[in-house]
Amino acid sequence: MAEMDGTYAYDKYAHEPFAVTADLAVLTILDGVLHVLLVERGQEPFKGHWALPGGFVQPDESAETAARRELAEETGLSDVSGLHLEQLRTYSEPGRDPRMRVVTVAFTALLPHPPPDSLRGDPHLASLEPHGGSDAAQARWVPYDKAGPLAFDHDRILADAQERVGAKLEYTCLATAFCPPEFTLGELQHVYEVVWGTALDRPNFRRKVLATPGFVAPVPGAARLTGGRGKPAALYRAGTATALHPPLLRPTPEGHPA
Amino acid sequence: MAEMDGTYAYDKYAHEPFAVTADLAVLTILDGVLHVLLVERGQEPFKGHWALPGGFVQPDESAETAARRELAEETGLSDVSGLHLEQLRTYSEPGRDPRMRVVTVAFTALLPHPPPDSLRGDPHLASLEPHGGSDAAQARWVPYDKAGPLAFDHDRILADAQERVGAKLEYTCLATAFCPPEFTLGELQHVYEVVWGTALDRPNFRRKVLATPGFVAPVPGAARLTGGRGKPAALYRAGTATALHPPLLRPTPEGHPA
DNA sequence: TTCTTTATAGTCGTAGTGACTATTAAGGGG
DNA sequence: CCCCTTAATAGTCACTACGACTATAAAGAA
Repeated sequence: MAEMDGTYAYDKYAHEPFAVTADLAVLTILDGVLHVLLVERGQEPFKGHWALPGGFVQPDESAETAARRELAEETGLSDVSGLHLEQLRTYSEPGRDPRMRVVTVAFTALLPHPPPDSLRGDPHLASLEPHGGSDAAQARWVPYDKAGPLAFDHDRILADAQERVGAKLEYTCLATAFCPPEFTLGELQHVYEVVWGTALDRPNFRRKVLATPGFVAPVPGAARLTGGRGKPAALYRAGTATALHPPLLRPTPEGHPA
Repeated sequence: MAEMDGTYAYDKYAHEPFAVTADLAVLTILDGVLHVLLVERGQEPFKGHWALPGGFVQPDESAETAARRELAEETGLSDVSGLHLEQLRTYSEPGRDPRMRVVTVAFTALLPHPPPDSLRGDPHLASLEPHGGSDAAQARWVPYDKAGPLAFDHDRILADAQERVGAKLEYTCLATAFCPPEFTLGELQHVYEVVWGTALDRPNFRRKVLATPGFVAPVPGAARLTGGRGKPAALYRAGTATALHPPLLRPTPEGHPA
């Protein structure tokens, strides 16, 4: 390990130091479409380009703590503690930032579409105020498909995040993290369809979800009436289970045997 | 993202710099038991303790490049380019290293048990020479279960690595990375049994592997004779497939419904 | 009303798998 | 040399899970 390299012990700054940042791919479903939270850069390099939110890891915090703090700062959400935040991977290629050596620990966060009241802030984040010092930046929800070329290697980070989330939907109960506290099975299915980009058979999806103990729990005596156009759907809450055994595999577009 | 923080742009060293290391959990199967490659620390802190191999990421290399280089240096293996190396996760909690702020990108590597000739070096790495400057260190294969308390937070990294590998065996063809170029289905099954710590039904395992196109490919006209005590087994090579659809789920120890 | 929309209920056939029981082909011990 | 052990391979059977359906229920819209 690093600590065994004698060079370091003798000269703490014999090695060029790295800047470490925590960047976030914050995903949500807005108007039935997968959206990602982006900020517009207010200074060079990539001034005027859109990028993933994030920021420096401070000396006294872990990358995850930094990610959570940056998320709260840049989105205006007040209660970020209950959010599902997951480390994606770390990007360390030289040259990622033209100015200096930056190592980025990327995280993925999932937000319910209509943010519940517990997460205060603009419900749709239509116009987020820039928050920081000399930077003039705006933050905005952007449809995943239209998240054009981003600054740095953020296109790749975003693609990795989407792929990871899609994969995790298969074998975890993560989909409920996209849903408000109470949701219908149709909404839950929509999460899968939007992230995977494929349609699912509704009765089969329903059967699978209900057959998985702890995936969802019915809300005691409620049905959703006024909103929908069809038959009112039963409301559910997220259950206690986290894993999905056996997994809910996405339909195989290519000729997979299964 | 980090680059948007005005503070940094005005004073490059306004933030305390981080040291970045790449550490490795190198796993293999030796004598039918899961082993991990450890090095003994030759200096404080944790002098005399065992730790995962690793080292500093140099200014001109990525964490993965550094991991590969360190692996080659510390194990004496010459051809490390074909090795399966996968980023595990990044550990960034303050206080991981009592001396300074160190962010570690951890990797997992899988090695075939009898290292093929293409990977030169001591076949069993029984006595690796320490390689670096002022450090007196030895490297050794240690059974996973006996990899006692390690230096720093390496116990957790190692546990994470084992868990990750176990999970990946379920839905990838990764198990062949533990096997020499030509192997029997019994050896492949043993990989699963050792990593998962459970016994598998041999006919069922065989059926599953052979039914998955591209998992393994038979060696043209060979059977292994002299070695085993029973009926000679057919030899296979790793196939071209990487994913396992549907997955090969480990037996559910607790009351999973599946 | 009738049509449309969505939720829910249920059916049927099949792939995949867990739990088995043979059978084959080697080596080792008497 | 025969028999026992060991391990690979072949095959069976039942049950689960799932894909592809059809049918019914309950709302709003035309």
